[in-house]
Amino acid sequence: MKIITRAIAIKNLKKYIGQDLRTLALKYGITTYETGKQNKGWKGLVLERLAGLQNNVSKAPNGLTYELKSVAFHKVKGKLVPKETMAITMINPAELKQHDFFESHAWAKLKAIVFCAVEWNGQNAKNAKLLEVTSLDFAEDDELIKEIKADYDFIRAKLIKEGFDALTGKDGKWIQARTKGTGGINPRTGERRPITRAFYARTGLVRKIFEIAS
DNA sequence: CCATGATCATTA
DNA sequence: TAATGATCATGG
Repeated sequence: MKIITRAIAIKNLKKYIGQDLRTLALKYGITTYETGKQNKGWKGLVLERLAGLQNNVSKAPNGLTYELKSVAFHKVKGKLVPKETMAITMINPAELKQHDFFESHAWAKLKAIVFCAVEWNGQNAKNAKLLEVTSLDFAEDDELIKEIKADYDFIRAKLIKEGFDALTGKDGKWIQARTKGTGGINPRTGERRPITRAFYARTGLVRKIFEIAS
């Protein structure tokens, strides 16, 4: 098990800029959508492989101290803009109540992040060209971080005051608490699965991060 | 079974 | 088109 530092991960990823991730997914044996099913996470899995990481799906930063993320971009009048939000991490209501922003998983992931811009070409994402790889370190006194912390605090206060069910994706200027979970019906019990949420970075934040990093 | 990867579907 | 909420395949 080799240790992949952030610098190495970036270096590894940069070799693949301009290439189609679908082709690479096939090479690594990662299911995309061609089995007739939809694996929405395949791009992320491919990128983790390309970076040299061994672990596929686990909690916490998938690297050593950094987090690898991909964001879908699409072109509007020749300009590249983030198309969608980006999942940061799951919300654990109990932890959210107890932890301050700088103790949270969200911050741990955000502060040392490696971004991969991936081109998005419509539904079913047949093409997925790797556009750019960049990394960013946040400082605790960045203006942006202060605002993000304010969002976190707002969501946290709402959770404490009104409960988990009161949370909504509308809250937050830079980050939001969107629903995220397995979804559907539990086949064993026939019950609806419980609603879970995760922190998401809004497109504006994604954009900002790219500005800062470049 | 559940968190993680992130996109898809729906509505305004 | 943008924003929110819902959903799916995967692997430990």
